[in-house]
Amino acid sequence: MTGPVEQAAEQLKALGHPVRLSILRRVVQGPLAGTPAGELQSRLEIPASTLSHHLATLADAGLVQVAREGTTLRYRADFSVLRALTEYLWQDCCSGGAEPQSGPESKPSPCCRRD
Amino acid sequence: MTGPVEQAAEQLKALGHPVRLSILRRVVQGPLAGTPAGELQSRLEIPASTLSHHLATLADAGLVQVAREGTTLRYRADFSVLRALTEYLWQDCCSGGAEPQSGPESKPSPCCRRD
DNA sequence: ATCATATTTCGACAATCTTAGAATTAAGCC
DNA sequence: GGCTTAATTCTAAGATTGTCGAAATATGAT
Repeated sequence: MTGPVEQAAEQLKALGHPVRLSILRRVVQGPLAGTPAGELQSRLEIPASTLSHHLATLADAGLVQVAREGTTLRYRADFSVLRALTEYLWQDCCSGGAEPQSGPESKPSPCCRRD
Repeated sequence: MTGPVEQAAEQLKALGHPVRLSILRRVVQGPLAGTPAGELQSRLEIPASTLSHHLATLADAGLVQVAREGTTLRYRADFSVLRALTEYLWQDCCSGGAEPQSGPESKPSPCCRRD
């Protein structure tokens, strides 16, 4: 019974750690086929077990997917999930330029504007 | 000495809790002048002390600001921070819509399109 | 089958988070 | 001052998270 809020919260929580955010950045910028865990480890210079734990957190949240290729595991970003999360955040928490809610004064869309 | 990654991680972490995400949604959709803590409490139906703690977390992350008005405290969203965070997430973790995957459909960027 | 490599899982510990009742501060009013 | 309302801070407990060495698993090669 996890609604959209719970799901978004879980994904945001997964991103809410500097190491995991760094991992995701590397994975996102890496090849579409995925980045080997070992490469992430050597780049980020953290123990393999710690990295694995964080990767599992990201995978559990659905932000990354994993595929085996020989002895290595390649992690790749799930862009559709990331996009959906960003869109949700945008729509729901930045008002996305959407409906002004009940209230005397409601300036529309304070967020999207870059002025 | 917190870099951009650490700052984004802190903000994402603050959002990574269903109650806090719900709080922010209400605040965002509420009046620009801010929503009284008491109103949030009655709507979300959580103890005042718990709410206050979560509000402090959001405020510490810079996502909301607070101003006193008589005996009530009004919390309002800091849209510039929210916008910066969303944009960071979009740019850094969703590749900013670049590198369209060799997939079937590539939706138009869901967030603040810069095209 | 043995070995080497890549990575995860186990186990344990400290640190942080979440929750909420009780006590406290802050502001306005009589 | 005393009283009421609004909200925070204090305090404490239980739960979760973060870390990483050690052990285990998986794959491929000799």
